[in-house]
Amino acid sequence: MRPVTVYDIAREANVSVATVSRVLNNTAPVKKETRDRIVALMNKHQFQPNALARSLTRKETGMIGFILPDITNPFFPEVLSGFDYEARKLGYTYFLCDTISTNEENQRLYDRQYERESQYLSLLMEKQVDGIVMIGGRVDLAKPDPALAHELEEVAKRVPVLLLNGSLPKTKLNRVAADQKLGAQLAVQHLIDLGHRDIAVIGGFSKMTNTQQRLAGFRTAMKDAGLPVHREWVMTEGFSVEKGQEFTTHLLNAKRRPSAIFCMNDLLAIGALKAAHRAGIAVPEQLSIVGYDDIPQATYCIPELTTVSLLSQETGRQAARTLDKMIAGKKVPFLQTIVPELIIRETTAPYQP
Amino acid sequence: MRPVTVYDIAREANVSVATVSRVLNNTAPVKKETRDRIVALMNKHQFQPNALARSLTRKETGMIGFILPDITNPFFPEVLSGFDYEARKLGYTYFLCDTISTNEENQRLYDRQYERESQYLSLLMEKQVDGIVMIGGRVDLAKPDPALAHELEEVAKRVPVLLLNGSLPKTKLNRVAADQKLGAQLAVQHLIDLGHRDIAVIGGFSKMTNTQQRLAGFRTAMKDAGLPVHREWVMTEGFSVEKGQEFTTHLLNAKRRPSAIFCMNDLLAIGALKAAHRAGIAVPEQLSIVGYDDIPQATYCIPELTTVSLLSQETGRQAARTLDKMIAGKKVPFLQTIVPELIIRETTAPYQP
DNA sequence: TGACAAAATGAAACCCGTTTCATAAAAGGG
DNA sequence: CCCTTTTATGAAACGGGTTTCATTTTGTCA
Repeated sequence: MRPVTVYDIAREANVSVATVSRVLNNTAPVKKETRDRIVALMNKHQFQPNALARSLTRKETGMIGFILPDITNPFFPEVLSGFDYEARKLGYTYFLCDTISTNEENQRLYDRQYERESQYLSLLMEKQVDGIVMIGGRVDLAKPDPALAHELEEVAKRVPVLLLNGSLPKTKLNRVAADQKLGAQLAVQHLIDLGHRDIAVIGGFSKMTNTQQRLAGFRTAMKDAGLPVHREWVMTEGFSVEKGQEFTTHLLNAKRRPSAIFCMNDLLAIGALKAAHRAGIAVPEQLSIVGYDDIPQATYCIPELTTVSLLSQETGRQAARTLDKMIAGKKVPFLQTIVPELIIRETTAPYQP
Repeated sequence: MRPVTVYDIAREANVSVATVSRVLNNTAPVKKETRDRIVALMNKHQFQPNALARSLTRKETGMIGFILPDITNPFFPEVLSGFDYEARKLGYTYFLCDTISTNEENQRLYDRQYERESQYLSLLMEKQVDGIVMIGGRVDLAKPDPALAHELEEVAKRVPVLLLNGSLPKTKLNRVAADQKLGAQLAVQHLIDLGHRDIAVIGGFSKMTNTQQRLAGFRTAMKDAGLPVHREWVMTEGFSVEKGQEFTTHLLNAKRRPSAIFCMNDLLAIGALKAAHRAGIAVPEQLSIVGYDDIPQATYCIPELTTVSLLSQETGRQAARTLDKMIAGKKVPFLQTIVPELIIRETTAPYQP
């Protein structure tokens, strides 16, 4: 059966479609009697306006595109959840655009991510979304490919684009981002306050902005405390549990060991925890570990992770509110900074010689 | 600047919009010369067809609604990721509809979930999605509210609806679902094979179908082995880490302790692990633990969780393929069963008196 | 009761594609 | 070279709403 349209309602109510539309949207006064008749018919037929038709004329869809690299990375659902909360309240629906590739064996491949981002951008434009949020992927590049950056700016001319937790230098796109450097400083300062002097950093990808910033925070904290940074205690290129395990095993097998490890994310920290456990080293008594991101799993480990919270939910909420303002044509600050918090749990303890 | 339309292209190419449309969709032969001219103009102006207008006439949108209870529950991103993989290949975009409520403090509230599901259903209808996938929430109800069930069936009359991992008895809606009972049997049989006789079950919600089925699997396995089920060793109403910890602490404090615990999901198992650790009980030497779901975190714990995999990714993929067929009007089996697998890792060991 | 503003409503254009139907042009067959 | 197909193309309707503009009613106040 064909869905009921405003024409059907209009015919049966002996009015024009214009009047039906007015009742539907409350855009102009309609005589009470007429209105009641129309409303009754709408209920009777369970009339649901066709959003496509509506959006076509209104030139707004209430749809947003949310582009992220990998929904199975637990950090993103947190952000998304905050975004969802506000977006829903503001009347938006959103397309989830995951840019990761997986092969048939469900292994994640990051190689064609940017290509996929581009595909999604143009798909979202066709779908006439009101705005686009991007997190991860190309947004995290310290040196963005000029072509990519240009493409994003072109898109941003047509529809509001908001970047989360990244930067994309040289472009001037609006952003909501946590202060990554400060987060790292907080973490490392905490270790220093506990008496640690031999501190290693593991993880991250050197070409990513956030890695560079966190590393800068690490260096600043060390420098401020007059502590040296050993080259062999800075191990990058990886963000997974496996990598964390690998890095840590390596550190623990060296002749000189750090007494504390600052991990670029919680997954790495979980890996570090596993490596320490396998090596028979007690955490936090013999080795302090600090993570980054405060994913839910940080409290699932034994012991629970001390970590830096980027207030992921809050970031998502902020994003929705900001994007809504941009869509409404209001001015918003170019950069909204989220101030990270150190969450002290169980993986850090005072240094014991 | 106003986006370029087929009319703009047509005017500049000195053809009618019909011809432009034909070039766009390859629906009829167009003289090579003309086609080239039009294609060139499209590229020149970066023409992107308006998907709204297109969908309006075609009566298909390539959009799907994916309704789930809580994206921060790590089980769902897995399913979603599999779904995404196939859906993308098949040319669909999807709206993510999270039905959980959170308050300002980011606490999750499950009380208004069904209400939200209903809202999303009607929103998705308005948006003219081509199909709807539902997982969790109302789908897991062993005794569905008749009104809710009726609503879903009404929706299903207009647009293909596919339920994942649930049942909704008495309705005849298509489903893709793991064999929950078998999964539980696999897990419990494994414990029995290891020599355990004192086995407890924790978690789940008694009004949910999957809980009832898993419980049935537990009972069957026990009965087949001639083992008794102690009432006080069956503890339900909860699915979280905290609950797992609470249940397990309770079990370990009792005068008689089980030697193995079957948990209704991995989160509970992680909680059990934490409780055992706090109580100074070694896993798996003194206590064997089996989880359910095989979420990624199952390998992050120490020791790594033995658990039942529901092949979440595969479920998602299957869902996408099946829904696509339904949309195409092809016949699909009412129920597609996913056969769970037992993943033996480190939290189970032979019974030691 | 007349004058004028406000309320109520309809006709028609518009949004941007797709599709049908009709016509014109080119190609193939005898 | 004429007739029949096939190819190529345009005009116009359509999908389902919104919105402008004009017109008719109704209400209010002097």
